[in-house]
Amino acid sequence: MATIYEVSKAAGVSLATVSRVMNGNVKVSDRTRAKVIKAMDELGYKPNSIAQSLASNRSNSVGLLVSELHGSFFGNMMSTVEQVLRNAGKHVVITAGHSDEQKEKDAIEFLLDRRCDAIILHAEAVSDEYLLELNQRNVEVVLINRRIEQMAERCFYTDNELGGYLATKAAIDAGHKDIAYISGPRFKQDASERLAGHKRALAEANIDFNPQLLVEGGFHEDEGAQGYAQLLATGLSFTALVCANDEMASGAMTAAREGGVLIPEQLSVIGFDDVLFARYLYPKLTTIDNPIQRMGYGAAHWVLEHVYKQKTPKQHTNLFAPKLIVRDSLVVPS
Amino acid sequence: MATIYEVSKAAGVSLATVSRVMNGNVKVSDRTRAKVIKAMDELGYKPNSIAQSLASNRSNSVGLLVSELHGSFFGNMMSTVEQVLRNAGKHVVITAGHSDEQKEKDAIEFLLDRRCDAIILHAEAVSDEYLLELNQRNVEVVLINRRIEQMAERCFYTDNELGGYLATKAAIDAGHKDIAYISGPRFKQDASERLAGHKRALAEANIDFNPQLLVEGGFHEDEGAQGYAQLLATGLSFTALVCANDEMASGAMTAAREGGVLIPEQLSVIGFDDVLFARYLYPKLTTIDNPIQRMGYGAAHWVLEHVYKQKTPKQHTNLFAPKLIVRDSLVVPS
DNA sequence: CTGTTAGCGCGTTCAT
DNA sequence: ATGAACGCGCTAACAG
Repeated sequence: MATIYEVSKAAGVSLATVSRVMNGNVKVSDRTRAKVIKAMDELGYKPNSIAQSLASNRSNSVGLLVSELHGSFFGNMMSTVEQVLRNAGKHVVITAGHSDEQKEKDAIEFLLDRRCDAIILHAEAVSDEYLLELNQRNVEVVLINRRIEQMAERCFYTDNELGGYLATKAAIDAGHKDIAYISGPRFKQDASERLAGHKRALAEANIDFNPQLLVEGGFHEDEGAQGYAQLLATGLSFTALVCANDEMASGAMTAAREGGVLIPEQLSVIGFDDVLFARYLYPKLTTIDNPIQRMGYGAAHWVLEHVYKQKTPKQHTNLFAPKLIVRDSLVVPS
Repeated sequence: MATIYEVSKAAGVSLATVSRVMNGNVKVSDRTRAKVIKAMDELGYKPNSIAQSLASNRSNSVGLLVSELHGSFFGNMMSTVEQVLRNAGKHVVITAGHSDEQKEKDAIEFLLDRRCDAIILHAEAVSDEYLLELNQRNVEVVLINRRIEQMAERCFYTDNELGGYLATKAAIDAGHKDIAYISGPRFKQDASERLAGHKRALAEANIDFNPQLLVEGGFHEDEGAQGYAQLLATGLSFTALVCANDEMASGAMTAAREGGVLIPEQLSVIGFDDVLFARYLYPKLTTIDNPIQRMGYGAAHWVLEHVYKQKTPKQHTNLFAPKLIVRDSLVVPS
């Protein structure tokens, strides 16, 4: 691997000059620039990004924390973030936090140890205080799917309450009155907000909220199935089931079908997130679009603009509105 | 951020000694070690990994190339690779190649520029020659889901031919005789091997291979739907449809159902890969387990052992056998 | 076992 | 506009 030094010799100029043409900030005469560039490709010179980082105190890498690397939910976001940042020559280091407080902290420390210039976090388990403290330690943090008042401009999130509202309202508008709800873990902000939206829609339609028609799951498919079983065990009847995410909706549908109920004829189901497989389900799932990939886009551009001082044409919103995706799993009750 | 120098002063020892206790290779007396460690946590010292990399000529990062960051296929593999490597203190830089030759090359160059100590590739579009050349340039390459004879020990792959064989054989064993096949893009090694397995199973059962019952898709859901339409257009009847991956199986099932055919009663469907959503489908998809995450495990450990010289207890196989996963989408023909 | 001394490859003053 | 020199934080000989 050729170094800057060899290039400088080959071009008959100084080290500093080579560095200048590379970075392009400072003026270099056209003639010398040409000589240097010629020398560079003759030698097949590639800058050593490690040395650059050490000298400039910039690693040109940004950390990304997601809950899981697999699963449909994060795919698009990771994809978007990677694309945006790599086009800008930055690289993204991805870690998984597994929705566990200690693991999330470990992952964040890991990212920081690697001297990431910024970190984009989908953190579910760590506290607001921890995040605020990071922010005050002046590490460049960006939050996805979470809002903390004191660092609002660094947060990119959706209106989960509205999403929950829209889901249940869709059921109500279709004529349903007995609506069950499978929630996500209540300690997670998004789950509790979605539930709040559900209740608001009910209230607005003068439908009493029946605690028995509410069960709590962990956002996974099997918990959707278990949740359905619990609901069934109450002996209460319901014609619609809204779930706090698509995974649980899928599990619930499977469980219901195995119990002999026809979907959507006997039971309408509504999900949340619109993950990829939502349209692969049978019936195709009516759900709420959770614009997670747009949040990723916003977060990545925020980093480009504020950390790397690049001018991005996009003015960004921090709040992304969810919307209803109409498919086949919701019909009027029979 | 405290540096090694400040630690050495605080502990009253030399720079080198501090470095030694950090790396632990060389002997240091217990007393001095204690002093150093004490100084380290008093100062909250964290090694600067960039500087370490520059000095040691090791970035402690390994690159990972996948076709897509989203989608079910790579999730588990990424997850496995990240976990194994992070536990070893290495970090993984993930890039997407989008099954495009130029993009794959760009991504690989990018990884190399970042001075990755090794790269793990799921490369679909670049040629064997390109990969071999990389290998000879003595960059540490590991291949997933691909086999190149001259660098076989660096390849982790499944027996796609066997997988294709098992899929079709399952249909035959269930009593099917008219079996259609939706292939993946033939230029991809795995797709053509799976097809070969399909043909072998047919031949073994003395069923003539009918070219009209073969269509080629691109591994995506919509191409499964289109493939089904093409098959329908031939006017030929078939009672089983085997697809080269689960995505296309899903698309085909949806298309068939929209055309009024009952699955599996009137048409059995078999997939390939056993991606997560395969069990979310209705009916639950009978498919072939493609042990992609075990390949990732193997690849990551290979890197640990051969690049980082860590002893891994696991002896590894390079070949991972596929197997049939029996679910509900395959039944005896009526 | 420990300290001294060179670099690693590059960015960045400060002169010229 | 260009060159010389120093330093980023750490590892790795080489002495002792």
